[in-house]
Amino acid sequence: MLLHRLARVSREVAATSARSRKTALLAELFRAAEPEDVPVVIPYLAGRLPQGRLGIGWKLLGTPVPPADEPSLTVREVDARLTAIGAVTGTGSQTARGRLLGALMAAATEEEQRFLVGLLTGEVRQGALDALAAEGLAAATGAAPADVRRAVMLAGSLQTVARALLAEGPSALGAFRLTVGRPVLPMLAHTASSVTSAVEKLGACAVEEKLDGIRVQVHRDGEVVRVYTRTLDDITDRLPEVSAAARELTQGRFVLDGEVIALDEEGRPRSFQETAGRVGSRVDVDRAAAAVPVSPVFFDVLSVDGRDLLDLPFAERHTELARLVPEPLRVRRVVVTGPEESARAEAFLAATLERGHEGVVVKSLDAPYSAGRRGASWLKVKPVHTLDLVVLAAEWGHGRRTGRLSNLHLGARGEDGSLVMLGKTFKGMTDTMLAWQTERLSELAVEEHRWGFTVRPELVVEIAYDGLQRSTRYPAGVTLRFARVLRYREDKRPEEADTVETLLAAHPGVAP
DNA sequence: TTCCGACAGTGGGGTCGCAAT
DNA sequence: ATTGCGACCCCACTATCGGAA
Repeated sequence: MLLHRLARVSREVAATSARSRKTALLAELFRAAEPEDVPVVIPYLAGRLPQGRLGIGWKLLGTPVPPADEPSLTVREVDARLTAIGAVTGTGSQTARGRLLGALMAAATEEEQRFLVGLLTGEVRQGALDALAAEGLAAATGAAPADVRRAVMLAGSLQTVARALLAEGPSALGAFRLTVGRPVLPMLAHTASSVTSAVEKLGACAVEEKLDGIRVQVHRDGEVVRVYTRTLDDITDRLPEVSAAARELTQGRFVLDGEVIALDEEGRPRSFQETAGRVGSRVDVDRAAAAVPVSPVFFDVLSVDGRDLLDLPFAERHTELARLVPEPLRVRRVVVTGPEESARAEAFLAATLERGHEGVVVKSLDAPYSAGRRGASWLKVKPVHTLDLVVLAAEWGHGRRTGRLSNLHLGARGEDGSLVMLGKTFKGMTDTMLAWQTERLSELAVEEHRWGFTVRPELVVEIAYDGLQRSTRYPAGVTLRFARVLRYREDKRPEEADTVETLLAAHPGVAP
C-alpha cells in the first residue's frame, strides 16, 4: 500500500467529526491492506509508530525539506526506513538520523510529509486513536467490537489483534487469553467529587487507599518474575524489591495489580518525585535502591495458579488476593454496604489523608476487571485545594485552540509585593472562557512574544490544584501539581490574590 | 427528547539518560 | 561539566458523538 493512500484517509478522517464516518473510513482502508501491510497500517492509523518512540522530535524535524511531486513511498518502505533511523546510536547519531530523515522526507509528497510529521511527533490529530481504530477493525472483519476490545486488553496491543483478525477472521479472537508473563492493559479509575457521591453511584463497594506511586503489574511464573508499568513497559530490572516480594509469596504462578511507593522509616509515603526518580533510575539500580527503597502494595489479582480471574466480581478477586498476599503488602480498605454507610467511607478517607496518602479509590464489589476507561466501576477521590492567583502571561494554543490564548502563567504575591510565578495551566477552560480571555488578555498585553503575550497583572483566577511539589524551574522553588482554572475572579483585585507565604504554610515540608 | 458514557484533544511538571556543546 | 532533548511517569478537564433511557 502506498503511504499516499494512507495519508489521504488520515486527512479524511480528520476532516469529519462523525465517529461513525471515521470508523467506516478506517474499516475501508484496513480491508484494502495486504497482510504484510497490516503491522504498519494499523498502528499508523491509530496515530502510533509500530517501533514505539524513535528518538525523533521537533528538533530533528526542524528543517523543512522540499516535498516530492509524485507519491512513491509504500508504507512498508517507510517503516523499514524509520526502523533504520531508530537503530542509529552513538556519537554523531543525531546528525546521521537527521540526514536519513531528510532523505525520507524528500521522497514524500506534501500530504505525506504532514502525516509523517504528525506520526513522529505523536500529533496525528485525526480524531481517531486506538479506540476508534479497534472499532474500524471490528467493522472491517465482522468481529464484535466488544470482543475486539477485550482481545486488545489481553494482548496489550492493537497490532497483535489486528494481524490475527485480518489473517484469520473473528475466530482468531478466541486465542487471546490471559497469560502469565504477558501484560494486559490495566483497569483505570474515573474521578468523583466526593466519597459520598461515589458510594451513592456504586452501592456496595470497597474504599481503598490511593497511594501516590507508580502503577505496577507483577507476573510470576515459578522463578521468573516480570514487572510492568501502566503502559506495559518492562521495568523488572529496576525494582529488585518487587521481584523479591513476589518470590516470597506461597503461590508460584500469579498476576497482581498494585502500586510501588517509597516509604520513610515510619511508613509514611515519601514525595511522588522521590518515588518516580527511583523507579526511573536504570543505570545504577543498587545505589538507587539503597537510597530510596520502594515497597509494592497490591490491590487486585488477575490470575492465580492458572485460573483467570478477570471476569470474577471484585469481591471474589479480593478474597483470592487476601489468600495470596499478606496484609502488609495490600492496600488498606473498608467495605461499605451502600450510601447508608457513607460516613464510614468518609472517615476512612480522612484517616488515609492523615497517614499522608493521596486519597481513595471507591470500587464496585460486583465489577469484573476491565481495561481502558470503559465503565466507571472504580472512582478516585482526592482532596482539591484552591488559590486565587494573578495571570502574568498567556501562550497561544494549538490544534483546536489555534488563535486563542490558552496556557496561562500564574503568579502569587511575594513578600515585597512582587508577583512570583508558580506554574502554568491550560486546563478547565470552556470555549467561552477561551474566547473571553483571548480578548481580555490581548487588551492587557504589555509585551508580544512568538509564544503569546506578557500582560499587565490585573486578572485574578481561581485555581484548583492537587498539591505542591518542588521545582527547580520556578523562583519560589515550588510549583502546583495539576493546576486547573475554576473561574475568573473579576470581583478580586491582584492585591487580594494569595501569597507565596500562605501557600507554603498550607503545605509544610515541601519548600526546599 | 434528554442524558450520559466513551473518546480525543490540550497540554502541565518532574526525572532520567543520552548526545551535543 | 553543562545543556538540550526525548521518553515516560504522574495527571484534569472540556467538547462532541451516538447510543441508552
